[in-house]
Amino acid sequence: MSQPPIVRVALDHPLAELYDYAWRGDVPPRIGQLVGVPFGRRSAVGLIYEVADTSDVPSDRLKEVETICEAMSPVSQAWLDLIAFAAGYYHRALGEVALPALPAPLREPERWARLFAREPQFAPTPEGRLALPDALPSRAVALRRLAEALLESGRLSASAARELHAKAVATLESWVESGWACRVETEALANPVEVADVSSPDGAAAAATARMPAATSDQAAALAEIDAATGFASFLLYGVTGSGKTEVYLRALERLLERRPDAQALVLVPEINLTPQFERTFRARFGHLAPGAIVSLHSGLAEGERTRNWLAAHDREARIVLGTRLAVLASMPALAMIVVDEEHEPAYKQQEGLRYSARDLAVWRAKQLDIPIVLGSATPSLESWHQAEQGRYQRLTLATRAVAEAVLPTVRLIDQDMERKRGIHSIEGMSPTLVAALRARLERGEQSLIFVNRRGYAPTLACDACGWVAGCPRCSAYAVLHKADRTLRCHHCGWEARIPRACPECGNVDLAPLGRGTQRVEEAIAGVVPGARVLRIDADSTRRKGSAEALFDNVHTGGVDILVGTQMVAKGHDFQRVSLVGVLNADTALFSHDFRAGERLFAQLMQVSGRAGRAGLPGEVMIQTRYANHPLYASIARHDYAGFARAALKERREARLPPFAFQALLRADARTLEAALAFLDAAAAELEGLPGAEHVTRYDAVPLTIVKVMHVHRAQLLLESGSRAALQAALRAWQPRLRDIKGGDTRGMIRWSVEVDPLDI
DNA sequence: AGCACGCCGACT
DNA sequence: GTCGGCGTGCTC
Repeated sequence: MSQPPIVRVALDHPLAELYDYAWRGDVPPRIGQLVGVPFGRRSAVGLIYEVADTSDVPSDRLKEVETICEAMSPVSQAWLDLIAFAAGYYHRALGEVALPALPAPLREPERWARLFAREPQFAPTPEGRLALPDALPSRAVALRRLAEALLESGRLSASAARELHAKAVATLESWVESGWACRVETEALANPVEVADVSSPDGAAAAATARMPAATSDQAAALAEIDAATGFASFLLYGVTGSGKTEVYLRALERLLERRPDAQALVLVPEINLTPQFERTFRARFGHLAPGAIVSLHSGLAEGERTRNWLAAHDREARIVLGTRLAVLASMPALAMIVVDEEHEPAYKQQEGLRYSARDLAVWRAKQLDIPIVLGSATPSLESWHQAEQGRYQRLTLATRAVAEAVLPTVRLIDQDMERKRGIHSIEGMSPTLVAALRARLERGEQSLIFVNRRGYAPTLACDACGWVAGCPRCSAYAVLHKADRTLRCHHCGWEARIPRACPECGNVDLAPLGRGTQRVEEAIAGVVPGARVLRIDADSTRRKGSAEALFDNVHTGGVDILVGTQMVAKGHDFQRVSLVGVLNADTALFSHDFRAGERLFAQLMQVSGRAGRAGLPGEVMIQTRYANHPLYASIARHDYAGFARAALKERREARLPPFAFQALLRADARTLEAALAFLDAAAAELEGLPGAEHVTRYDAVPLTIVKVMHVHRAQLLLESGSRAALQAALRAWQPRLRDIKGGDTRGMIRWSVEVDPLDI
């Protein structure tokens, strides 16, 4: 007992789960504490997972804990267990999951002291927010930087200000004098107060929602079920666009927070940047809570704000955390309900590093904490729908649109095959039927939306004479033609070059764009529908921060007749005056080798269809296709998700695909494709005889569709099993053997990673 | 994963 | 003569 205790610490390091350190503090160590430790020649940050009396590591090699983080109270055992589950399930070391889940300043011991300090803080006033951007002369660079820092984070500590400019504090004091800023003497880590902008249409919409519309009977029934839940319950809230899912979340949360003044709730959204209305609605509706009771967590936040918000959740000050997938790993000691909006969205799957599914982890977390979770969608993932069919999730259906006058749009398939046979020719890729419909809307003063699944001018540039096609020199992908800035660009690595004047192979100067992207469609429409004000919204036109908002505002205020965009336009925004939605190029997804392509296409089409006819205008959706008889389109035309799901699940069952089987991928990156494939073959051989492996099907190692990115060749090996446990057991035993594969044909640098439940294969 | 140490080509 | 390429090995 007189021996100093040993703490077992998780570090962001793949080799060992826990590293032992001696503890020589005056106070006993606490599990969940964040500590700074020496590691090799450097120092590292770790989380205490266990406290023990002895260690297997010889005592002369044990090092001591250097620093203890006072800014963060220890995380709960439940949080440590959540991390341990995720680490085990996705086959990473504890610390590789735990530490990246913390905001960056907590991972840097030098910054701990500052985080903890309670020092004067400055916040902008609403007047300051309006006045400051224009009040300063442009040559006053230091002042402008100070103003930007203040406005951007909403909070600025005196010491942070001093770093920008020696006399910054005096300047801030003068702004307090002029009413542009105020001193905030409260806790340094408290959350800034959001200023609601009621002058914008979104603000007005949020204010209107705040008045609480009467619940439909479907909503009331759903709420009653959620209210009645005691302990763990998984609800699949199934309702078309406009059926009022958000209203159900809001009321369920309201009741929970009223009933239990100490409780916290987590609300996940796929992409917060695309759903500002959602956030505003929440802030308006829960405006009566203390300032700082609603915090958001997503990667777009400035570091300081993200840290403040994370700690507010951890310290129970935040009652509602509204965030993207990364928020599923937030520490919330009083978590009592989880909502996952648009649960089918692929954005919930992290696509790099730890490839977790935030939706799946949310369900696990609800089960762990014995609390209800609500998964909402108009087009649930087939995984969730299947769970509901099996009775493991309770399905709550919102059948009617909440806005009384809004009706489902009529969906019309434009059979391009038929049109061609009748000698009707497309104009710039658009059927005359669609063009006529666009012109008619323009005459009636209604808006139209054209959905194109590709950005850029054309997917690539080609030479008619010799068949040369523009490709990326670093990747095995087409170079996309961007006419606006006269470049060829690779959408996989960012490579960019000027459009060549002639074919580099044969010198032919007649290079022609191949296929159609948003820019080309935008250009074509301007020519085909004279007088229309056309606006394009895609990742290129909204690159600058905040520009998406400005473009959307332009649509809301009627400054646009025809909107051309990628999926981006389908998410989160209600366009009150759009009465026609046209869909181009949908067919490509029908025959994809990705078995989930159909599911994604269905969800996308349902979502864009939902953009049509929301405010009393009868909406119409036109889908151009060469496969008008495809059952997927028939389901879309009937707005029949259930029918689509039934057919799709039947196919999945027969093909033994998810959700009837479980999958994992081994991915390998190497300098040559041969090396990557050789590594995977060796890995497949290692699987032989491992526990669970007899129930695991392994497929051949194959190159990825885009086999080369940035000169790195990529290949993968698919594993599949009817038993999740068998697959997990095999993966666990496989891991150390993968590390040992070396030499032979695999020499050269190989990077590999295991992905559980991959979304794209 | 980092970040050291450790042996072979083109440069101030 | 060095600076620097990335191959191999270690981290409680």
